Amino acid sequence: MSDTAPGSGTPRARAREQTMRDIVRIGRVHLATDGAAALSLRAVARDLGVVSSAVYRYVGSRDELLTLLVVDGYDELGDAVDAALSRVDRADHAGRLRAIGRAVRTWALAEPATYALLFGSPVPGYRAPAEQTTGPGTRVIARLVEVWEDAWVAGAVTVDEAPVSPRRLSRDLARIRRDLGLTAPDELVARGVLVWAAVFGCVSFEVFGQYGADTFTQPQDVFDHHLEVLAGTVGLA
Amino acid sequence: MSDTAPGSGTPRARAREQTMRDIVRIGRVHLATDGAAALSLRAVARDLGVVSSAVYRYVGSRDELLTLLVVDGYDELGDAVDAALSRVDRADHAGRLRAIGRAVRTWALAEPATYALLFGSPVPGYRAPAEQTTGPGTRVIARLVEVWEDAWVAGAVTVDEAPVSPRRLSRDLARIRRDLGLTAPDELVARGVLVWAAVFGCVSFEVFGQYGADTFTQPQDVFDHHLEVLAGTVGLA
DNA sequence: TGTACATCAGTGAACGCGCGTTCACTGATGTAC
DNA sequence: TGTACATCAGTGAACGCGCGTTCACTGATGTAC
Repeated sequence: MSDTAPGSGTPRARAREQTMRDIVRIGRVHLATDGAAALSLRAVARDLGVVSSAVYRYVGSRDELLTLLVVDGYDELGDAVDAALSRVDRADHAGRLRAIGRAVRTWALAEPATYALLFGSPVPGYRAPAEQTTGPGTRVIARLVEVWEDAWVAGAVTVDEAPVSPRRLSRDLARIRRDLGLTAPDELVARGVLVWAAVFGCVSFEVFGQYGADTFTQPQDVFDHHLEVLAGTVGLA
Repeated sequence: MSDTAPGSGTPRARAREQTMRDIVRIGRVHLATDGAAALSLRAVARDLGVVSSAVYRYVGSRDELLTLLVVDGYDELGDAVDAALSRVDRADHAGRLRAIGRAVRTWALAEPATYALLFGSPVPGYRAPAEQTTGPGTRVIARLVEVWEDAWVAGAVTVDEAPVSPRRLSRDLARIRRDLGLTAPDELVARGVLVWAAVFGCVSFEVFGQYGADTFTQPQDVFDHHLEVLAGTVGLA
């Protein structure tokens, strides 16, 4: 008997896991240079030092490699957000919102190609399989919702605006609140969705180069300002 | 002498213009089915009913075709926004903001592939030439800025927040105000940038499918709600 | 501990495909006298 | 109005390239007795 779990700790299994990690790592490099649409199993095989057909031992198809990269990206982003949150007191709601926003931005700027895969144009002809990507893909919004809900429960949030008007929207929001077990009111949930979209909108503008190259000398300052305003939008003064 | 301008109205010149329009039209179809990265001059030639080398009489390279599509897209979006604005009184600032936002969203949902080309992931290996794309590419933000400035001049806007803090950001904002000839204060300009990014963030989330498929039964309602909140963000109650 | 068998990683050749771009060319359309 | 020449659209062949995926195979590593 070995000192590791049977099957998963055997040399062959460990070599396999290492190769899988190498494939994902190399895939990310190609994502950065060639983009998702041009991601090529043959190129990955070349960099792996292996004949092209050999990667089919590890990855069933090009689309499957894309899925691996999507999941890997969502998880890395989720980890970055979690790490940032671990350094902020749970009662500091505005601080937690700031931490999430900054972590997303920092990660996106460090990994623009993976960010583009997750939040940019859809890859033509590719549909991410929901079973594998939904979990990792909802980690950030889950953390954001946690912030609003915490703040609401703590009475630290004020939403004194008129309630959300269209009935169909209210019905959707009611379902969302039920599914997520939220006590925060409709208006707060709706504004939370806006803040979520707005944060990623700001990050996308910056990562994708929508601001002119010389418009802002210190984009971090712009983003921080926007985060403050967005915190106010959701009632966190 | 002919009844049209010499050179540009001659049958051959008109045929050439028609072919150019056909190329752009066909290019947009391929953009929608295959994506920008896979956009192929050969495929366009095929649909044009012409041998592949023939398109080089009209378009110097694949990248040049991409540029044509970028300019065409920005112009179509700009026209859509202008058309929407023409139906709203210039003094109705909140209404004009709403009109811009809705026009952007409507156009983006109708032309998701072109929207993705303009506001999604950058196309690997392609840089849009600034001389040709900057003009059309700034039409929407120019109209948004017009709304804030109009509202400010009319005294219809209240920005009672603390002024923008970091000095470098203030310097950038001062330059922007000077370049655009604005009298609106820093805080309003900064919030305007946020609203701009947020509107496109909301549209991108919807067009790129970041909201789950069944989360909102009536996405238009969500967007309209967000627009109202954003109008408040910029002082337009 | 040793042997027989099963599993698995990786090879190399092949399939059919599409791509951007160049080049010498033909024939039709336009223009200058 | 007629003719000679220039311009231009489109052809067809060719260049060298990369792609995803399948398949029969070799040889090494693991496992059961």
